[in-house]
Amino acid sequence: MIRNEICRAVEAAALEAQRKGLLPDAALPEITVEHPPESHGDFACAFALKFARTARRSPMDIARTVIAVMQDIPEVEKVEVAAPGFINFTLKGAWLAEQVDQILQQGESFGNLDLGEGVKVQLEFVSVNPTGPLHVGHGRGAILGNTLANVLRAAGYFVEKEYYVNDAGAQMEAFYSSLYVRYQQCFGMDAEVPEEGYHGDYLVDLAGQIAEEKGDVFLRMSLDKAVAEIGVLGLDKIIEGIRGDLGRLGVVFDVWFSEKMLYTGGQYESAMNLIREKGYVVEKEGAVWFVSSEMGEDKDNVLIRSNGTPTYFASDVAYHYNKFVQRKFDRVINIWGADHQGHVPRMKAVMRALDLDPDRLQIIITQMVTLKRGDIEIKISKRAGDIITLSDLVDEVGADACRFFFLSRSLDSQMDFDLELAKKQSADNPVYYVQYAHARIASILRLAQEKGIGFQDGDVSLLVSDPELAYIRKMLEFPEIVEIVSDRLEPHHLTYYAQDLATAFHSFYKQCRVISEDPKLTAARLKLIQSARLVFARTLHLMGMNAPDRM
RNA sequence: GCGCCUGUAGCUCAGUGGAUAGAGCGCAGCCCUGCGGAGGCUGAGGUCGUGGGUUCGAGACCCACCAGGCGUGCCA
Repeated sequence: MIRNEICRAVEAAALEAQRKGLLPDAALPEITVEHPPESHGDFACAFALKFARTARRSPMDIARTVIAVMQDIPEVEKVEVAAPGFINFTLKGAWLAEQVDQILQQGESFGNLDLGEGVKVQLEFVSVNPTGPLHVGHGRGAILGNTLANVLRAAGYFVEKEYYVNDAGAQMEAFYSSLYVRYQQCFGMDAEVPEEGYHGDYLVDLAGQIAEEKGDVFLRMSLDKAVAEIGVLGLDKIIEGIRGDLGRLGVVFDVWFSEKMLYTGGQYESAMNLIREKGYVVEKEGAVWFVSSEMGEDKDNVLIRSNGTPTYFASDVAYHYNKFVQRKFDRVINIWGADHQGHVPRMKAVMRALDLDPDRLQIIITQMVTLKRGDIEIKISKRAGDIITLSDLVDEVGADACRFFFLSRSLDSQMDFDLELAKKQSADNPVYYVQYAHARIASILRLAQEKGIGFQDGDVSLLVSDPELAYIRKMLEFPEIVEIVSDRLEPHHLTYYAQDLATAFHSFYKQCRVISEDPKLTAARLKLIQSARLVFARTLHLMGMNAPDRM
């Protein structure tokens, strides 16, 4: 990237100045460049400001000294020093124009980076208990995880997307019994869902389906057997439902990992034995504990309850043992909701207990989504029964708008999802603004094709006007966005970039007619449009969105 | 009580120590005899929660406080 080239040039110049004795021989600060406010060029470096203190020289003086010995950068038109000590770089228009050909040549690989160097990353997300349909809050994690996977792959990582199916434990038992009760009710029996069970209407529907398909067979067997068998059926249907809901949003997993397998596959024993041998396991108060307090945690955590059943936490120890030790992922990213935030330090302690570098496990916490209809907040709880499912949301708002909306806020911000507002705004939703730009481009390209205008030999050096170059500059930010999103794991930058890109395009479109009386300029601009289409498509596709040719 | 997250324009939100703090929506205007007006352009609108501190420089970093959300040893 040109950006890195400028950093290297500044660094080389600073070292050269030191070698010549023009600057003090002190350690240089980290050299970075950023995009300055407009009218200050394309890139700005604040190196001189940062170095002023250690160098005991004025920033302006340092900046002037550095640029005096700096080698020419072929892509750069001019280098200037500006108060209070910035070094500003302006790119050559001709070089910018050439980038259109470069982008076209790179095609779908434009923006791909090799930051990942093939590092094996597992991205685990959603992983909702299969006790009911996904609700609105789960959509955020789903879209986020899927988008991060897309971006990390573009950045050169090997990424596997995984859904951890919590198909073991007490929650599932409650689900199975609740389902059986609903099934009994289908046959007019006087049974009641236990208080700690699942009361949602979806279980009534599910039980009804099963009753219809299987008749009353489960009434003619022992209670234990009936609950177990109807449970398996119900679980499968719920998982299929979840898979379908995610599919509507284009979220597809590579692996569906069963919690039960940790117990039947011996991984639970292996992991427990390992941490027991290392002395991190004690028995007290009738339960088995992980002594995380010895690792700087403020409290210990129960692995096996006094009734003999393992906790979710124990499963997670085994699960992460499996991820790192058995499946040998270099890096694991888990996306959890804010309600699991207290679990993070425990898992970091587990990493240390397993002799693994805690930094290899990254846990992204997304803040809560609250759902509203106007001013009325809707409580989201499966057990309470009053839920707006993710599927309902997609029905009302549309898949692309859901994706864009979920991505458009930083992970750390809570989010009010107002259904009325989302619907009312849908015509002015930024998603349409961005997609419209793509459709507009497609329309122009269609017209060119109808008119039989070829532009393979278009000369991009004819692209010299401000709106043209401004748009090219914006396209060239795309690889930077891929880098930022993959480094910081912050997909929301994509939505802002997409809007900026659309603004730059619409502005260009207003000022520059593409298909005109001038055949050479027409060909050059058609090339620009072609590259523009590519960058829009790349950006939208990273977000899992459609890039429509018509709207 | 303690831990994590948040507080920036009327509203929803960007801004990981640098230049005059930005965008969308809303508001006040302007622009259609040209490729898609789901568009372009201009303007009004800010004690960046409060108070200290660090720094040449703080919306950003540190401390305290205020407000909201989430969590806090046998739920997940």
